[in-house]
Amino acid sequence: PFLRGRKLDGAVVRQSRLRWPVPADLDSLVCGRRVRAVGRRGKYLLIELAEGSLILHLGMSGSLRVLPSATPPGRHDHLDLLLAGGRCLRLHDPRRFGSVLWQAGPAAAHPLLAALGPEPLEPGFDGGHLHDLAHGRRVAVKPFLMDAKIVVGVGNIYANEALHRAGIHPGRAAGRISAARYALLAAAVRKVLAEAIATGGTTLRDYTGSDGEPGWFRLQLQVYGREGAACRTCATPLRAARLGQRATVWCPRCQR
DNA sequence: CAACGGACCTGCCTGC
DNA sequence: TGCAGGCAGGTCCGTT
Repeated sequence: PFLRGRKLDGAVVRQSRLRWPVPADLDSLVCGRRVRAVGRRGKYLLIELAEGSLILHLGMSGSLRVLPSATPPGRHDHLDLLLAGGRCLRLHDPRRFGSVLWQAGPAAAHPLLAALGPEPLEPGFDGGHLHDLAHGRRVAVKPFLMDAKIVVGVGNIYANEALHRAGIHPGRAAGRISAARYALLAAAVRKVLAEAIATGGTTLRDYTGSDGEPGWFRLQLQVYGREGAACRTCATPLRAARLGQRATVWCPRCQR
């Protein structure tokens, strides 16, 4: 809401080597243009200007803050979008897995957004969708669920949690799960995400919301980060392994 | 086509 | 105390 309707006076790029190079002419691209709308698609943030769009991704470690433009930049403060009136939107990203891209015209035309699956909290995502796309797939269901072409927004933590709630083993082949169980999984994904959003997200170390407050969903995690501990449902020790290079935790009794 | 590993980075923790 | 190694919230891309 802070950005909508505001005019940009330009951009200051201090580090252009993010996941992809920040456009060299970003300053002139945004200068003098007004923010028409701010949106989101998957984990991409969309700042729609007249005649073009900024597409931002925070990666694993990125954050945005509104500050007076005169605030001295700290380490890893890679970029400022200058707002008319003396403030700026500052991107901080220690790991530099984030990105800042420009798309002429509407953001939806960008190739990175074109092939994304449905939003998990909107119509178009349900058990039937998952069951259809899983047909014939031998990939494990957890990486399948984390594939943005299948559904966006399900990262490692929430994939682990949703599979536990749905009683599905994370290593089960995606194509060997019934439509009924996919209906349970889709419902679990929606529920986990809705609850996490309601509690401000999952703070592991330093994540905070835009209000500076941590999120409290960590207190409700059933499996993520609990390997070896007792399943909160059946007390069986939780097991862990790496699946698709990601930490995976499950209950060998509750999840089949 | 599907599946997999590698790549992009820094910071923090553990264990030697 | 220092240092190497492994791991972390993401996700694209090239190679099999």
